[in-house]
Amino acid sequence: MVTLAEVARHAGVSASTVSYVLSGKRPISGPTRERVRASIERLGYQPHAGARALASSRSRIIALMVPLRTDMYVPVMLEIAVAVATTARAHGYDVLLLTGEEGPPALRRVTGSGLAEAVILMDVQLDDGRLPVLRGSAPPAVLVGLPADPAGLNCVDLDFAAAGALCVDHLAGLGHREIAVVGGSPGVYARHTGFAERTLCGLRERAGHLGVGLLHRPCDGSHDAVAGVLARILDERPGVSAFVVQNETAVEPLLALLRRTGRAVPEDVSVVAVCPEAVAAQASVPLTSVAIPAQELGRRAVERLFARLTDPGGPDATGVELLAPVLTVRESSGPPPARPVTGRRAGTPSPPGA
Amino acid sequence: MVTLAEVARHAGVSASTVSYVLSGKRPISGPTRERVRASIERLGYQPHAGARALASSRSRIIALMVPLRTDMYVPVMLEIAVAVATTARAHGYDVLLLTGEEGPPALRRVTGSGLAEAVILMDVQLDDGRLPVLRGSAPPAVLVGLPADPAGLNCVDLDFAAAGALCVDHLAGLGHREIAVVGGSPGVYARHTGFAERTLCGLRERAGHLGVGLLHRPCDGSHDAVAGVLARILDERPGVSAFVVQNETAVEPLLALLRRTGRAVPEDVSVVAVCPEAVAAQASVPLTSVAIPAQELGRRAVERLFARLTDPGGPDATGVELLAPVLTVRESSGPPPARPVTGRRAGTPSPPGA
DNA sequence: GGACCACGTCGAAGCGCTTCGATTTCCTCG
DNA sequence: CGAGGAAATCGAAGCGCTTCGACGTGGTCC
Repeated sequence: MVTLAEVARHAGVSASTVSYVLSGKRPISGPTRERVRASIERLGYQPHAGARALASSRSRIIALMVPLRTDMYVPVMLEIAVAVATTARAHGYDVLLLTGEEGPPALRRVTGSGLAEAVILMDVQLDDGRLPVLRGSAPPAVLVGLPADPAGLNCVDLDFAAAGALCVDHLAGLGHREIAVVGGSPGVYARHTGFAERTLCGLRERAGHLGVGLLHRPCDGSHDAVAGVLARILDERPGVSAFVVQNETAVEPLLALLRRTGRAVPEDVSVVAVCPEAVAAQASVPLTSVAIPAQELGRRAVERLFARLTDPGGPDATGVELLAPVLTVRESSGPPPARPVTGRRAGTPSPPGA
Repeated sequence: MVTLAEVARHAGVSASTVSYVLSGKRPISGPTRERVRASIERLGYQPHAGARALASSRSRIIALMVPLRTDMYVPVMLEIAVAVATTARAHGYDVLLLTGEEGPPALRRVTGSGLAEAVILMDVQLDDGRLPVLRGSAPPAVLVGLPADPAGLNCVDLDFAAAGALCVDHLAGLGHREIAVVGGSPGVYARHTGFAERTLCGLRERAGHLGVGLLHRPCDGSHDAVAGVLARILDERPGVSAFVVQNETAVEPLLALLRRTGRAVPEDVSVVAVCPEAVAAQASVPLTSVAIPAQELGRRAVERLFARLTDPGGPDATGVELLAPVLTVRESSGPPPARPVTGRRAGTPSPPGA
């Protein structure tokens, strides 16, 4: 391994000079700088990360805690993670991957040992167990998500409440009076995952305002689960003419089931999703949807983190940033039918023979 | 920040004694050990990662390079990544997240700077640009995937060729004589991604042996793309009675389309998938499938890496490990119909009005 | 023309840890 | 009963880097 000292010797200067060429923290004359650069290149020198971290007490690493669970939003999670890594690299930082499983101790470990300078947390729950470690500003942190009490925390998220409201606005504007919400898996609600609850609040609040009926059902992503939930919804509220879906994996099953039971989208029922653009655009009926801007979330999280690392008093150094939701109208939403569709209309394939 | 020296002072011993208590590399008497442990606890001491890495020249970090692309197998990738992180932690290591985007320089950077001791690569292509950096054993590395020439490399993967053969065996055993393969997106093949090509080889080879017709078509995951591919397949080879799908996102669209065109699964056509268990089990028709053991792959990759770090001459320290594929029969495969189904049989919903 | 000030460079002192003798103490054995 | 050795501990020398004060050197100012 090539060391700073060897580069210095090769270039005929002192070690500190090489260091200053690298960091630019003191002026070095043009010729010297070039000579040093040449030696670095020539010897293939790479500064030792550990030594650097020790001497400067900055590791140039941030930790990213991703949920271990796989019951929700997997592609979104990966997309955020990749965006975080990419953005961090652009700032000269690397990213350490932590699984949610390890919980608060992992945060203490990586920050307490100086391994990571700061952390980004995903999949934040309303009353997250990791929050106490972060309150105040023990280790600098940014949450992707919004807990119940964000005081003293730095958070970025999509404004899911506004997203919910937007969906209701859109559908109510088209004339729908009864809306059903197909939510994430029950576990998501049981854990009080922020985004799910907030969407629901937004939906309910706006529906209440507009006098629109709203029925919410959590739902697993399996075809059978969707079938069950759909049947129950149609049974309880035959007047439902629109669905809001907040569950990527339930989208296709729902569309398939509606089709199979003779309900045309959007002529008979409208469907609006809260999901990534890619999912909405690729669905069997291109979906009117509120996008989940995964990449943007990852990017902003890192940027807020660096804003805070550089200037702890700056505007982005604390507080909550909610990205405004955008609803894109595609082909899955339209006015409700003149007369509600109450039952099946077209044939289905004959049941499997034995 | 609490240092080793402070712990030593607090416990009334020398710094080296504390270090030996921590590492266990020299015997320390019971009482002393306890006293030191108490001081560590009391002061909340955490060893400084950088200092440790510098002194021992071991960072206790491995790098994981995940593909940036999102055109394929996203949930599988995340699952592997999480398994890698979890397994590495069990060995006392942390995981650095690298995106494929940075390519070979990133590998040089993290290993050359001593940041990571070793690397794990995902999404390996047959002639991967990152391989030259790894040949021989410059930095210890394990690939999840299999390049064209694995000489001198350490690889783990599902035996996709065997998986392909297994699918053909199963279908041919049921009596099918014409099989269509719905593959990954065209980009996957254009990049010569190992697993896709290997599956295809396995399929072709076995089909050739058994005298079964095989038609392969790459396919994007969007509903429209699947519709196009399906139409072309049925047009070219009306005799096709079975499909092998190696594309998670194409599974539901395919099932929906078959249903819509009046082809019952498995009565009229059989479908076999190469995909994660969860996808197969949750599909609208539970799929006969060859599982992609994402977790197992991540786990084995890390274990091989540590085998190599501990004993460079050991059995797992080099070479290729291919996991045997397992085909699980579910409800989507059965004997072909007595007479081939050549066209649509049942009605579809009327086309959308303007 | 001597005092002063950048500018560019060097030397040395750590950063917090590991690790290798060296040292001390206490047994054990012939 | 003294030599030899094992067990337990200490001290010091780095690991490779950053950073601070010091030190020439040349130009500028009155």
